[in-house]
Amino acid sequence: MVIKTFKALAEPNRLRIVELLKEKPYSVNEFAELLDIRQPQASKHLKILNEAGMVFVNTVAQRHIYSLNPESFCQLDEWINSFSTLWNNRLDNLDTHLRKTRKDQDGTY
Amino acid sequence: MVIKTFKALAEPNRLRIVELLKEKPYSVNEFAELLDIRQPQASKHLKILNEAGMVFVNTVAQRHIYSLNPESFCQLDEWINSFSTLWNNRLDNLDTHLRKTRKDQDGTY
DNA sequence: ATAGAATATTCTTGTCAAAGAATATTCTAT
DNA sequence: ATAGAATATTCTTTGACAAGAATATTCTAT
Repeated sequence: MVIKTFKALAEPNRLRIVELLKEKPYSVNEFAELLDIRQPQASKHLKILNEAGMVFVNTVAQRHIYSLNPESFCQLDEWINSFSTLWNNRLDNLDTHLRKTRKDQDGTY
Repeated sequence: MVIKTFKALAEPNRLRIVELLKEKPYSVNEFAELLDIRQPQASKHLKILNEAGMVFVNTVAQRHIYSLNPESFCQLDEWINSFSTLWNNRLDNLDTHLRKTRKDQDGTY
């Protein structure tokens, strides 16, 4: 169900959150500050990322520290690798395919 | 601008289109049939995928044959690989981290 | 030139999701 | 126990986008 991951990443604040988490974990309020949004929105976005399995929580006192969940990135990597024939093995096949269909075209290619 | 790619893939029909294109190129009407949607929606979805740079058109007579654009998948692959330290180099660090924080989680792990 | 095939565009409607605002919950000090 | 800090939830409003419906455009045969 990789589409849940795409939906989670299709929002600017959440994409930013994920990229910030590449450096280190952050708390909810830290995200609110870094993204210049209010705390409730930060909570909501983190909840969505959490439900998408991209993030997990680490409770320290009242603070909820969020970190990246490698698992979901693994799956995403696998999904993309299922397309890897596009730019690896079949680069020649693609070329021949284009060459083959070129004659069917009106010269705009 | 990888977020445009995520937005494009965050819709079930478009995700399906991309996965169908993994096999071979298709025309607009073929997508409409395969996805059981009407032709205009197929056109619109393909337009969005095209504007996101994930797909390119090959005009054959009146038919518009759509194929995957490897470039965008390359970029997506690069984006994900920028997170690769998550599941490669630091697998041991992650393991000890999880071991340390496991008691704070809700048991779904 | 005309008809038909294939695709694209426009406009409207309905739905879902993000933001705002207020409040609730949870935890920790004292 | 209580106050305050940190986070979560609820409700409403707003905006974006997908679907529907109708029509327009483009191209190809004849």
